[in-house]
Amino acid sequence: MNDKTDTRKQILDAAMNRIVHYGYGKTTMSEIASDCGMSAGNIYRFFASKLDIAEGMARKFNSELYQKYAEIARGSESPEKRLRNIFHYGLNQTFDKIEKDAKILEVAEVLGQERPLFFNEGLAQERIYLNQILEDGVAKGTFAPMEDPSFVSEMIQSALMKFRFPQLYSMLTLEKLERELNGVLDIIIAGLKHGVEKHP
Amino acid sequence: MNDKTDTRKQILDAAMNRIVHYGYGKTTMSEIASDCGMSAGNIYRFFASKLDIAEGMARKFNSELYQKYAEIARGSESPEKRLRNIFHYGLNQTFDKIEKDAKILEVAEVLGQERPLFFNEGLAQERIYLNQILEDGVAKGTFAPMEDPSFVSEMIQSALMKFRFPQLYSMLTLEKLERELNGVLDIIIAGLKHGVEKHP
DNA sequence: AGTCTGAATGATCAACGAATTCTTCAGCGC
DNA sequence: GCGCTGAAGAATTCGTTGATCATTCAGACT
Repeated sequence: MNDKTDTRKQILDAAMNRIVHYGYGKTTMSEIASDCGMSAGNIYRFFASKLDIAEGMARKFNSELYQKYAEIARGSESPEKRLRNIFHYGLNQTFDKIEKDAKILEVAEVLGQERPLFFNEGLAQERIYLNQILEDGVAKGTFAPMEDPSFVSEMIQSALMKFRFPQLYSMLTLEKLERELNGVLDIIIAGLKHGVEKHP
Repeated sequence: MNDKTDTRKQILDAAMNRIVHYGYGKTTMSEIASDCGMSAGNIYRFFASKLDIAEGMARKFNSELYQKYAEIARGSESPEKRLRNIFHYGLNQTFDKIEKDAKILEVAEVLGQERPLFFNEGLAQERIYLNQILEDGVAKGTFAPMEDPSFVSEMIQSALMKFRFPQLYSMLTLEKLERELNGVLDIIIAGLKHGVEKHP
């Protein structure tokens, strides 16, 4: 079983190396296979399709992100700070990744197109950490009590959507983006601190 | 001069009729011209390019929107309500337009691609009305004083970006969208009421 | 002179066969 | 039996070619 996992990892690594250099479309299964010293057909014993390799790449990136999110969420900083840190960390990671390997954008595009649900999965995972922070903030008295922290997390994600899609912000510098992210977070945190009245 | 304006309007109307039915790509300059009883070449005395016809369509849509925004902004409702109304009105108008003439999305896509600055123009215009409402709200004491209302307007636009691009929400119902818009507005308005502390 | 046309031009697009690529699977070697 | 290959099949992309279209402009018409 460990053998199988290793091979999977090997394929994923080989694929990543090619894809960050040549792009998803220009990388063929045969090339990945020969990099791994195997036949193209054999890849299909580890990945159901080429798309699943792309998804595997994204999943790896996300799981590293979530690990850090978990760390931030249960950290000792103020809830406000933790909220900021999560979104700043995500923005920075994404921005750096794209700056370093521009071709990775193609993977994001293909996944957004062909696996629209995958994206929601990530949002749901992120919401777990946001919920933790919100609930902790309420318990500590930093944030005003709220009816449904899960819904508030969703609204926060909605308000910060702009900072999630490189296609939406690719023409801006990281500096400008972070300033803008802080501006929106200022408003959100002010709202959370003093209590959100539901629209009648 | 009025003659020239009339012909322009005639061309724009003919173009709109064709484009909402067949789409931007499938509508040819010759078709528009023959609908107007003129040659294709003659259109170029009124529009510099086909893209400018698309821009003309969008500009017409926007100017109707802005007229309503101005009306809302200087209305007698509470600043909070006026803020909500502007974004709800914009969302509804856009949603209805797309539901009625799905082909109009192609125009939006082409413009976003080929005339990226045009969008900013619209945002800047909208911000004028947002500024009015914010300043009025501060004057009336509904909103806490703020250092730079213009920057706050920008941040509000940023937080509500998701509700501006049909491509981002096309799979959601109007009902769900409005509920979500209200949820984000709840947070924003809470923040505005109680004062936004700038991130250190 | 000022308007407009329609042909000319270059760019873009559609069609379609060829080539490449993804995916499957019968069978080979262990 | 298990793991893998490499060829076959299906799907997609590619490249070419012909057609269509946006755009220009010389000249006709008023």
